[in-house]
Amino acid sequence: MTVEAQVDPAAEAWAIALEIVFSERPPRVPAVAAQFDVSPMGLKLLYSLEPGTAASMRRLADTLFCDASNVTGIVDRLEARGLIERREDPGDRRVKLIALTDAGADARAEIRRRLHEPPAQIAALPEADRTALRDILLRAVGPDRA
Amino acid sequence: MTVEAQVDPAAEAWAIALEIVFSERPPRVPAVAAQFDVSPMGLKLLYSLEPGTAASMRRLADTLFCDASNVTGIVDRLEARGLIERREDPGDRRVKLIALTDAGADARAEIRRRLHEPPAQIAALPEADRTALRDILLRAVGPDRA
DNA sequence: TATTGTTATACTCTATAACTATA
DNA sequence: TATAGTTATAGAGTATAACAATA
Repeated sequence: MTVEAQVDPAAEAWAIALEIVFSERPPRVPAVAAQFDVSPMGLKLLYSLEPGTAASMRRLADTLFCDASNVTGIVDRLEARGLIERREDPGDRRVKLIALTDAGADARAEIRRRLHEPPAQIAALPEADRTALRDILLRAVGPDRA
Repeated sequence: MTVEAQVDPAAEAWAIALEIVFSERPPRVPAVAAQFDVSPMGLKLLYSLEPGTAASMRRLADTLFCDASNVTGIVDRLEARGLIERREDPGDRRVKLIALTDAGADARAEIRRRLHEPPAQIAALPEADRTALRDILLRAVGPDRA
């Protein structure tokens, strides 16, 4: 798979990043999902949900960009695995709040560690390039997201 | 979604890149797949198959990292859409070679353009950062992949 | 009336295993 | 015997629509 010349250096950069992602064997996200015996969407939910916080099903549907009816099934399976729990919202009895269990928080930490592992090509870059890459991406998301 | 401090700057960089990908609304790959009315795997097949070349079903299964039985269905649907065609391999009558049609090559070019579009946070970086990002990633994949 | 979450349903995608045809 | 591709089948994931409870 080769990358065509691009006018915008950012497009060329993103093309190379995609090539790196597509070249991983096995593909990262399905592999980590299988490792923890959760679906890709279940993995994204665990990845996103912060320990010590709780989110409504509706908000999870927005985060996962999927239909609310689907969140029921995703949460059902993660709850059956003991990774999350449903709680009542004292302020609105329609709402169910989802929170990580202790086991879920442990799983989340390991999931994040695995997904943050840079691919071999990135990890092999010299120190100067790796720090420059980090600094550029930090500027891209802004100082508040660091 | 915040990013924890990482020891390795490359891991920190990859975490931010993942945050950028996860923050895209709608998620890029499903959105582009829907735009062309193909499955995510069909999209990856079109993305990968180079115009003027042909690949066996077996090789496509390796590229897509899925079971060979699944390739039959993926190829069936893309063929029905007129984007690819099955050809016979003169050297081995068991093998079927898959190649892009003209329409498929057009779709591929547009698919690649759409998938290579950098996310807003990357596109908004100053010129110096965008070229530095490209140069670092070019070094990561090596001069032969440019 | 509108919203949250659930259920019922149908459709797509996927892997496993068995099969055919070639090698 | 082994390999390429297909078919049969079942399981998992998804969206749409209809529903109950609550606001």
